[in-house]
Amino acid sequence: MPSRAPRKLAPAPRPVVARMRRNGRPRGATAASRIYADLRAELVSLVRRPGEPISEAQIATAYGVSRTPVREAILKLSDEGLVEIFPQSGIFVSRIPVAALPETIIIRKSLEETTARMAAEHATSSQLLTLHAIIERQREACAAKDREAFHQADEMFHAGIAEVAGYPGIWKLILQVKVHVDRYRRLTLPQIGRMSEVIAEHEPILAEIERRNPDGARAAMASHLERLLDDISEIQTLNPEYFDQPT
Amino acid sequence: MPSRAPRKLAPAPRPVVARMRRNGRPRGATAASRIYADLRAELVSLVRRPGEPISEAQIATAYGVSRTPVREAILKLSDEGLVEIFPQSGIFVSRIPVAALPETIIIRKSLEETTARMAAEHATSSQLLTLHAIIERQREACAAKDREAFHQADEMFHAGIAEVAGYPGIWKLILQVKVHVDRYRRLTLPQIGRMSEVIAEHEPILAEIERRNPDGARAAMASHLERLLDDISEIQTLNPEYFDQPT
DNA sequence: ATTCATATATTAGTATATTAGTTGAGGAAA
DNA sequence: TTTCCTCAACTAATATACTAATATATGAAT
Repeated sequence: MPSRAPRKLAPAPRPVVARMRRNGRPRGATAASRIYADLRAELVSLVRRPGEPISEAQIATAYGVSRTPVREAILKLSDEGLVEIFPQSGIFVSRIPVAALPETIIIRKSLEETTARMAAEHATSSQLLTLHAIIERQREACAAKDREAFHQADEMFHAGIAEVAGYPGIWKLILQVKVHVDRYRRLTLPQIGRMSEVIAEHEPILAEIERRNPDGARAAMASHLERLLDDISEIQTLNPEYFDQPT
Repeated sequence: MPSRAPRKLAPAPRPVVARMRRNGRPRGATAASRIYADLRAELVSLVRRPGEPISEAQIATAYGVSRTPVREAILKLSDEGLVEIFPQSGIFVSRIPVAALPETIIIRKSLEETTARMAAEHATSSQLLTLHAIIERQREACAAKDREAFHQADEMFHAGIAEVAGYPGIWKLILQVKVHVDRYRRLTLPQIGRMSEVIAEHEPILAEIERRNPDGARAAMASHLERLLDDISEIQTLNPEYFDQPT
C-alpha cells in the first residue's frame, strides 16, 4: 500500500510556466534524434544508395549505443518513406518511386503558387531586400560553380517567399514532400548549366512580387516549377536498380 | 567461427518477386500499429482531451504488452503533432494550436483548388456518377440527421475529386495536415444546420466539373473551403484549456 | 499559515535479452 | 542436372531491466 497519495492524473490544465520549465531539453539532443539527422542526410545525399540494406545492429555499434535509439530513428525514416522495413527480414534504403514524383511536384507547384501570390500581397521593403540578397548569393555561387552553395541559396529563396507570405509552415511541408524528387535529381542531373537558368527564373518571380502583382508572381512561380516536371520526364536509365518503376 | 559463409550484404538489387514474398505480413498487424491506430482514433475523436496526460505504462498494461510497442506508437503520434513528449516528465495530448489552423486551411485550399481543376479536366462519365452518388449519400445522411455518416460522405467527396484528378496522394496529404482542424471542429461546432449548406456548396463544384470548366470548379472549391476559414475565426472560448493560444 | 528543502514516486530514454519469422546455402531426392 | 527439403544464421519485434531527470507531496523552518 502506497504511503503517499497518487500523482495527479486529472485533465491537467497546466500553466504555461510549467510547460516552459519542462522544456529544459526539448527533445532534440537525444541519441535517437542525432542518429536520425545523420541517417537522413546520408539518405538524401545518396551516400546510402537505393536498395542497399541497413543494419540496425551495425549502426548501433558504430554510434556506440544500443539498438533502441537506432530503431527510433529508422522508424521515423520509414514514415517518411526513405527506408522500407520488411518484418523479420531486413531494412532497405527505399528505391525512388518515379511513378509518384509527378504528384509531389504538382503538390509543390500548387503550394508555391499560393506563397508567391501571398508574398506579392504582403511583402515589406526589408523582406524584398532580403530576397534580393539571396538571389545575389545565387549569382555568386553560380560564378564560383559551387553547386552546394547554390542549392542552399535556392532553398532559401523558396523558404523566404513562404515566410514573406506569412506561412512558413508551407515550406516545411514542401521539404517533407519533395525528398524523393531531391534524391532523383541528385542522381540524374549534374545540373551545371542549370544554375544560370534557375536564376533567370527566380528574377521575374521576385520582380512580380516587388510590383505587388499577385497573379504575375503566381504565374512566374508556376512556370519555374513546371521546369521541374520536364526534368523528371527525361527518365535516366543509367542506374535502373535505384528506381522503383513498374517496367 | 561460423561454419557458413556470411549473408550477402552487397547493394542488393532484389527482384520484385522477392519483395512480394517478403511482404507476407506487411507491417500492419504488429502490436505497435494496432495501438497506434487505436490511440490516433481516440485523439482525433477527443476521447482523450487536449492537455490530458498519457501514460506509456498504463497503456502497455491495458493492452497486455510491454512499453516498447506503445512507445513506437506514441513516437509516431508525436511526429504528427497529436501528442507532446516532455523528456523525463510526461506525455500529454497536444493542445489545439489555433494559431496554426489558418495555415493548414490555406494549404488545403491550395491543394484542393488544384484537384478540382484537374478533376474538371479528366473526369469520365462513370467517375461523375460516382461523385453524384456520394452527394446523394450526403443528402440521405442530412435527412436522417446522421452526422457521422455525413462527415464520412463529405470526406469521400473530397477524396473522390482527388482521385478523379489522378492524384489521390494529395488527399492523403490533406488528411495528415488537417488533423488539428478536425479536432477543433469536433470540439466547437455542433454543425447541425451546416449539413445542408455543405451540400449546397458541393453541388456547384460537381456541376462545374461536369461542365468541364476547370476554373469554375476551382472557384467553387475555393469558396467552399473559405467557409472553413470563417468558422475558425469565430473562436469559441468555451473550453480555453483545450487550446494553445498566446492569450 | 507560508515558504522552502527534501525525499520519493514517476517519467522518458536507453540498454540488454528473448522471441519468432525469413533467408538462402547446402544436401538429399528425383 | 533439377527440385525440394532442412537448418543455421540472420533479421525485426517485443520484453525486461536500468538510468537519469523531473515533479510533487510531505514535513521542517519561518
